[in-house]
Amino acid sequence: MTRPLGDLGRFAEPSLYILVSLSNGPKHGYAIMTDVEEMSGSPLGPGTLYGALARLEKRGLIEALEPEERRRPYRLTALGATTVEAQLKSLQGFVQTGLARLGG
Amino acid sequence: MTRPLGDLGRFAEPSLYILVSLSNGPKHGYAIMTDVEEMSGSPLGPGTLYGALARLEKRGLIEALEPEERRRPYRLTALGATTVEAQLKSLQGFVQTGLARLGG
DNA sequence: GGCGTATATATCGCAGGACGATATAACGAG
DNA sequence: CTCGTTATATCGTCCTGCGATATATACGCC
Repeated sequence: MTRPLGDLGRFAEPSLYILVSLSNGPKHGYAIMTDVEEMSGSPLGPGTLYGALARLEKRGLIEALEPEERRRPYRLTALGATTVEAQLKSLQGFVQTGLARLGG
Repeated sequence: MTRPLGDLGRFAEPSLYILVSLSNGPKHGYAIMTDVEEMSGSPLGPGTLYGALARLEKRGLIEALEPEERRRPYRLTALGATTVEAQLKSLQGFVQTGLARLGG
């Protein structure tokens, strides 16, 4: 491994990416996979996805909808929505602070 | 556990917080601890801090300076600086996408 | 019809990080 | 002299990331 640049360990916080992906509206697993991959640029494997999905549901941040054909869609809960928003705003402040420090 | 709000698992990417903290200029461990705690709002324990510090140094993102008294300061390397910047910009795009999705 | 690729979900297992707990020590305030 | 703060270091556990793997359907192509 040890990718050339822009790599901090192995974490890219998949859970948050998944939540943001669901902010758009309900999606099933595979759609989340491709969506996140587009957003982040790096692939999101099934191991990461379905693991995170199960955890997020267990914590009440997302909930499963009725399966359509072979698809099992998920939707953000109210708690999930507040959480994403809080996380993103916190992250926004952090990013601004960081960029300001680099610039100044 | 199960903190009230705004909590995704246990990860808040301490490494990135540490790198941003060092973007300001060199700091020793304890100063980073308090700085990150101020930035993020949640405490950064010594286990997390010194573990991450060792890893970051091993990866060449930070380097140790000469100890002053009891303090062991660290400084960003060139690679570290590029990495923070890349990470922050990537994060910025992600945050903007996310907030746009919440708003729209 | 057979084949590969895309869609779609699920599980296992290892590696590695997060983080609380704990230990140690010097220093200043009271 | 005792308590809280500053300061660093290590151990152990739990959890997460994530690649690998398995399974099944549908679609286009030759």
